[in-house]
Amino acid sequence: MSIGNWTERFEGTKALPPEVRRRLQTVAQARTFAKGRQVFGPENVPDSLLFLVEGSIRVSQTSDNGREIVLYRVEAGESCVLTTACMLAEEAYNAEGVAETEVTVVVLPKRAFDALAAEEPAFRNFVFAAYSRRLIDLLRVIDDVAFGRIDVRLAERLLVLAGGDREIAATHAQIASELGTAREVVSRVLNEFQKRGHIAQSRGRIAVIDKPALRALADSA
Amino acid sequence: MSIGNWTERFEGTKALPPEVRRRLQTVAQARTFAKGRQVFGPENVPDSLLFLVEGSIRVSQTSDNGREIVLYRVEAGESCVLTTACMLAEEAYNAEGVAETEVTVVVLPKRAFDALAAEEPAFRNFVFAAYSRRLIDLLRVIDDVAFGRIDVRLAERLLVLAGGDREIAATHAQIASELGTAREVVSRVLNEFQKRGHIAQSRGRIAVIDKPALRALADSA
DNA sequence: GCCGGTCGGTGACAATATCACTGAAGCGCT
DNA sequence: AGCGCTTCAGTGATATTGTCACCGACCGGC
Repeated sequence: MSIGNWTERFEGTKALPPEVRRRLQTVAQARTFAKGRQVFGPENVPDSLLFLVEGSIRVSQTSDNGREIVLYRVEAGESCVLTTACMLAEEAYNAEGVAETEVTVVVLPKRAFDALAAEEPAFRNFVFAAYSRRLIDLLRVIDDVAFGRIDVRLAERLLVLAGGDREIAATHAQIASELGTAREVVSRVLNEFQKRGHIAQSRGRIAVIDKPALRALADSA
Repeated sequence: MSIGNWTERFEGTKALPPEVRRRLQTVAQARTFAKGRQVFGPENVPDSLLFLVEGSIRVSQTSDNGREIVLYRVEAGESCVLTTACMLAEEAYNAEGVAETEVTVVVLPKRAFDALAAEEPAFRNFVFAAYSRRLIDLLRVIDDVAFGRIDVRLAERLLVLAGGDREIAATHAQIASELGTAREVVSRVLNEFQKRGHIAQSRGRIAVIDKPALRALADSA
């Protein structure tokens, strides 16, 4: 697939002068990742800013004892600032980004990133806004984990995972790692949901039957 | 107190040309806050970047049901990017910064911030690094809250709060809001620590007796 | 001294996490 | 089809943490 004029797709680049964008197209490299592949991680820090052209990246953190929690998702048209953050701060971290679908990214080398940040206010704003959005996302995660009830969080997450569809293809264990909790907890709460008729389950898949009910539960926080 | 050449104090400004720094001194306004005053909050978003010249700011988040958790502290020489983050992202948030000591800040208006970010690579790096550090801080908070044991976290926090001293002036309720937990939990664990001889307590104050023991506990995660 | 507010202690109970184990479902193989 | 392997989900027991209700001790101002 040709990613041709990817600069069209980003708030931070589409307003740039044509000549700057042409330059970008030459310095930035496109890469693709198959579904399930790691896009970045502790052992695998890219040089600089990632632009996600196509697909979705799940960014999660793993604790020392192996439990995992999903921090946020990077969708097409967004950039992933966590990689640059980890590059700048030398501190240890253990976040990783995994391609949830087939993924196409554009990697902007640090030098080009610096130049662009210096010259183009629109680009600068884009980057700062991206940082800000992630900071806010993380605040939300903290609030949920520290103070949220697990059934409320699960209901909310089911709706997100379902999106417009009715079915979710995910194991209980995967959902548990979305929320940073244990599989057994998810199993028990899902059974509760099933008893109440909100969902139906089969191995590895969940059918959302009563979205309004889940929505009501999710909003009751 | 005169804050005179505050530009000396920050990594992002001390390397700037003298003439730029002189300009900064004229456009940036110094403000002081008494201990306990709110420096920023949901109702009180500053125009732009805050530089903390003197003192310490505790940044915390409050949940809908009134519980609180400390996200991190801004120390002298650092900047507080959360304010700019909140300014850029219109989303609702509920973080606030409270002066833990008497505090002197320099407020850099957005216009000057933009100009400086455009012209000075050193300043830009400083700002990006500040963002990165906070992102990493928040990752740590998430890890602790989601996966950490409360006794371990409390031991660690006691050591931080004690610093070089032996005594901590804080109520159980205050410590609970540091960790995002309930007062009763802190009371019980502190009593446990006392029984083991790690600390001694009196109303509103805690004496850290056996730092090595607490350190061992804190590191046993 | 008394009063009123803050601080800390406690027991009962609820919610969540952990552990150990079980059986069921799918999948490849012959 | 039948067999064995692996993954997935269900369950009870127990530990940890959070919630609720209440109480007495302490401390300040008067």
